[in-house]
Amino acid sequence: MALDLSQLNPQQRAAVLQTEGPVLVLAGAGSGKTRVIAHRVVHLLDKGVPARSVLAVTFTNKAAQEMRDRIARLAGDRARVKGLTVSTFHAFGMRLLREQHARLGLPARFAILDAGDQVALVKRLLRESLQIDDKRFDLPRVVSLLSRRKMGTAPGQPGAPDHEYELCATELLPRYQLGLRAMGAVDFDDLLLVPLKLLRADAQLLESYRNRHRYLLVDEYQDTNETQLQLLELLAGMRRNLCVVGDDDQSIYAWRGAQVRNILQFDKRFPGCAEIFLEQNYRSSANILDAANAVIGKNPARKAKRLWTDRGRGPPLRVVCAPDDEAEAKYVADEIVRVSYEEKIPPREIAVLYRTNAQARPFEEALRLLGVRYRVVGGTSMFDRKEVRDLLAYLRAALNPSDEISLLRIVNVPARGIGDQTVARAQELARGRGATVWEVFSQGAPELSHAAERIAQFAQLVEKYGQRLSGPGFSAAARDLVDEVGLFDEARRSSQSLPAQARRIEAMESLLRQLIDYEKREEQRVSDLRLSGLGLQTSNLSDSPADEEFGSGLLGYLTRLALDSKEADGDAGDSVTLMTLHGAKGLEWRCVFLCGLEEGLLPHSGKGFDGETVEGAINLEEERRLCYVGMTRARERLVLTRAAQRIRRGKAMMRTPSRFLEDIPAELLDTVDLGSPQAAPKEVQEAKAKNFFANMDALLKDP
DNA sequence: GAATCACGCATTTTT
DNA sequence: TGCGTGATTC
Repeated sequence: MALDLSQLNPQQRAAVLQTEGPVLVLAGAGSGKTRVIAHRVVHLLDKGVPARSVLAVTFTNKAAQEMRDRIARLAGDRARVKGLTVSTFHAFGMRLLREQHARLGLPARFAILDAGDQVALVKRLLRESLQIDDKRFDLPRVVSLLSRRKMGTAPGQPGAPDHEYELCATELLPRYQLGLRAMGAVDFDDLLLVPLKLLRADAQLLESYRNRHRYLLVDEYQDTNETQLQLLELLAGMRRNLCVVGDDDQSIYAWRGAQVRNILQFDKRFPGCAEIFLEQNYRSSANILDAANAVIGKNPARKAKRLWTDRGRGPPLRVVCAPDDEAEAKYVADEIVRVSYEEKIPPREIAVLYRTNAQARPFEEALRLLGVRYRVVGGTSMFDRKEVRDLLAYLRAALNPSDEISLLRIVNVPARGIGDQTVARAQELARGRGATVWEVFSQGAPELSHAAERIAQFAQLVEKYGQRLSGPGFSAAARDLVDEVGLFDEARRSSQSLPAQARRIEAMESLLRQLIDYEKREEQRVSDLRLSGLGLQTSNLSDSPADEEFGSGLLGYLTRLALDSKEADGDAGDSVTLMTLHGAKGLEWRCVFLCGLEEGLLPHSGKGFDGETVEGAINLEEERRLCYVGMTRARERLVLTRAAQRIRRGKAMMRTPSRFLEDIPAELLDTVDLGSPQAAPKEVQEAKAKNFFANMDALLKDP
């Protein structure tokens, strides 16, 4: 019954056994981090720590779910892990807010604004409250500035080149906060900030949280921001039972407020902490590790780790220079076919990684041409599409009409004769009456003359579906809504091309399917619970965060969606993965293609990427870490590619090789230059020739 | 108030 | 390349 720790290496074991006081575990890539965390939690349980005293925090819901699974599997007995809290920072904050909503003046079911909603709100405030043309500002940038202000990490700097943005943020911030309040909503930052404030202000509440969560565990600690650090400090209190696990070399979210210094200076904040290095790597071949070490070794401020492995050297890394981006993609696609035939590496064990989503396209085309199954992860997700956002806005507005962002988004979609003028007048009226826009809509307003009738109809529609969507059968109701409102017709009408039309309809269909799926699974969970209540073993060993956390029904779905935009990545069978380097953190494949190793791209140079990188304009250290993360995803084969020339907006631009390539010792590399024909593999030469003649033909036919 | 067309724009990473 | 936005016209 006792946990078997003999399978762990000495450092891993130390990380498991050091249960008291602050502990910093520096877990290099592939060093068995998740394993250690799971063992540590189960070890705590073995020692008699009640499950409900353990709080483990992650950044993503996926990571939380994985951790739950690992712990449950290791603990073996489901009853033992009952009461354990494994949650994201944001979900944790949300739970606290739910508990305390009344004293904060928040409705019990407050809305959570996602990035798109934030932009919409800022846009509205700019126009209506400040009378500023919203085109003058890059709205996402304004939103991120507001976020930094809220977090207290961006003091206004007069005289800075973006002074107008600073001014804008200063004017906007109080109005933005009021706007949130008025809607009974919070944004992502509030999910952390408000709990922090509350715990600071209420000693009793703080005490109860400290008593409940006696053992704290944080994964991916290098990604924490200032607020999260303060929250952890507060919760840890004098007990200081805080174990953080992370890797400063994999800190790639500084642009989002993460502070590497949290992990670098952990010992300053928590003096006397234990520091444990996990450096044995169980993932990659020695060649890959040596190369990755060489790249990351150039970073000045870091907790120097030297990953090692007792596995073999493996094949050398390949560095490929293609004449242009198309050839790069073609080479990668050819290699994928070859590797899956000759080395029997299945597509699911192969990944193509790149810096920016825009790079995905050529790879998609090349793979499609060869009939290779692939899936593109990330990029503009289905939930960023206009029509899906419209549909979601319908659902949200119906459930909660005081969600003004959603309500106003759909009030005239599809066009139903309630234009900007009418909406503006309704808002005016609302302000005059001291009421909300929804109240004006639903109570009727003769002042709105000819539009009054239309508005009454719209309000009726919202009310009707508000009823139907808030109970069981909501997925069917959503479909009816789409039909009744005519969203499909709208998509058909407003698309200029047939494929665009198909994409829009498909996107909405897929959301509807997800809803059906979700409702089914929820029914399943409910009956599972009933079974387990009768003492029957159920299929699912680990509980997913249950309804009490997110709410049930459609509201639960929408809440989950707000906190986890990449719901179900639908594991589409055996296919090659295409994703950005950011998306790849925490994953691994037998064979990895790391593409676009060029100055301006990796390291990325921000605007334009026109070759020469302006030092200081980018965070070179973070770009280096990004490269390191990419390299360490590979188990057996790592191929680094670049293009000598890239077509961008119709113009060809010469590219220089990434400085990171220079840092890798030549003896680890096998260099291929597709630009010089002698060096190119025969198949590639033939393909290039074919491509050349095809282009000639096209030119001759259509001069 | 709605539909159509044309222009012009901008492309990093997202819990 | 595609998209969104704006001006124009009905």
